[in-house]
Amino acid sequence: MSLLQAFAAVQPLSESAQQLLAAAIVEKDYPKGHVLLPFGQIPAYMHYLVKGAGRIYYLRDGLDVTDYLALDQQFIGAVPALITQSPSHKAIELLEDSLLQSIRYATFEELCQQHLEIANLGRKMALFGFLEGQQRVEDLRFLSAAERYEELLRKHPTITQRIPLKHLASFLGTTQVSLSRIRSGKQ
Amino acid sequence: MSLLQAFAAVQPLSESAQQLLAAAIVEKDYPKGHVLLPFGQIPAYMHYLVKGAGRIYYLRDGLDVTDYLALDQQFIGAVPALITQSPSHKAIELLEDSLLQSIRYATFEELCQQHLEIANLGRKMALFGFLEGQQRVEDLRFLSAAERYEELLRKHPTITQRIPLKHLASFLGTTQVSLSRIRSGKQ
DNA sequence: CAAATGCTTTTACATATGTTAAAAAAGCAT
DNA sequence: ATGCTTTTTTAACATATGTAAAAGCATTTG
Repeated sequence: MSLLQAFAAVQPLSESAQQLLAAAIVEKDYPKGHVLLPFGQIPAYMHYLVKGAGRIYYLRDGLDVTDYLALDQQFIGAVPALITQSPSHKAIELLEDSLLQSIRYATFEELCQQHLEIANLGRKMALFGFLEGQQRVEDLRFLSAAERYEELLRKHPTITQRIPLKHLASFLGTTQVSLSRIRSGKQ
Repeated sequence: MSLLQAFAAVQPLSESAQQLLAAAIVEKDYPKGHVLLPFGQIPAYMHYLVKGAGRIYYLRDGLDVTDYLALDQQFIGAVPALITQSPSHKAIELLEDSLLQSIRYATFEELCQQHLEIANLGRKMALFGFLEGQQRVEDLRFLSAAERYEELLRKHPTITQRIPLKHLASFLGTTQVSLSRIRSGKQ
C-alpha cells in the first residue's frame, strides 16, 4: 500500500486533495543503516515505510534506547521535533534496505491550513497516534516483559527474524538479558 | 480560563468559528462523586474542567485503576470510546465539586468536517494528546515510582491535598504501599 | 457522640527485573 | 575459510516494587 492509499484509508479524499498530497510526496530507496534523521537536526519530513524497517532511538545515560520500531507500511517520524520544528534529540535509522515515501512536514502543515479534507486527515492521524500511545502506556503498566514480547510477536510474527533482539528488548522497555531469559523459557 | 479560551489558545479562531463552538458548549456544576460517564455507556461529551477535579478509572482484575487525573483547566474524556462511539470500559467521576464546560462530540465532529479552523483545532488538540502520551510512556519507562511522584508534585504542587493518595499511586502506575514508602523517605 | 467506613502507614515476605561479567553463537569482511 | 566484530545466552547477584495483612488515623453519618 502506498502512502496516498494509507492517507485515503484514514480519511476519504477528493481528487483535488489527492493531487495536492501526491505532489508533496517523494519516493526513494535507501540502504540498510542509512540515517534518515541525525541527532540535533530539525526534521523536515514525515516518512512512510512502504517496505523495509527502521527505528527511532536516542541515548539515555549513554545507553542506546529504541523508542519506536516500524516495519512495512508504517509511519516513522520524530513527531515531537517535527511539530515543534526544533532539533530532535532522537535519531532515525533504517534497519533494512527500504523503500520510503516521504512528505515535507511544512508542506503538509500548509495543506492542513488550506484544505478541509487534509486537515481532517491530519486530525485523524493524530488521533490514531494518540490511541497507539494510550495502548502502549497500558501495556507498560500492566503487562510483564514476557507478555509485551508475546504481544509484539502476535502483531509482527516475523519481527525476530528482521530486527536484532537488543532493539526489540529496548523497544519493549526491558533489557537484552531479560528478553533472552524470556525466550529461553527458564524463568 | 473557559473552554472557548482554551480552544483559541490552541488554534486562532475567527468570530464564526467561535460562535459555532460557543453554541455547542454547555456549562454546568456537579457535586463531588458525580459520575460523568458510567461503565458501558457510549460517551456523548468531551468535558473541560473549568474548576474542580476528576478521574478516569476502570477495573482491572477486580482492582480499581486510575487511568487519568484532571484538575482545573484540563480536559477529561474517555477518548478511545468517544472517537469510536463505542461503550466505554472506563468510567469518569468527579473528585471535587466541579464546574464543567462540555461539548457534544458528535457536534464537534460535524464542525470539524465543515469548518477548516475547527478541523485544525481538533488536529492540534489530538497532537497535544499524542505528545502527552509520549511523555507518559517515557516517564513509565525511565523514571522510578519516586521520580514520577516528584514530577507530579512539580506539576501540581497541591494535588496531595486534593486527591486521595490511592488514586495518585494508581495513576502513577504504582501501589498505595509503595507510594507511602516513598513519602516516608525510608527506602 | 459513637459507630462505621474509608484512607494511610507499617511490617514481613515474595519476585520480577536490572546489573555486571563472561562465554557461546552468529554474522561479516579480508 | 579465518579471523574479527556483533549479537545472544548464561550465570551470579542486587534491588525496586508488588502482595498480604494488620494497625493507626481521619472522615463521614446516623
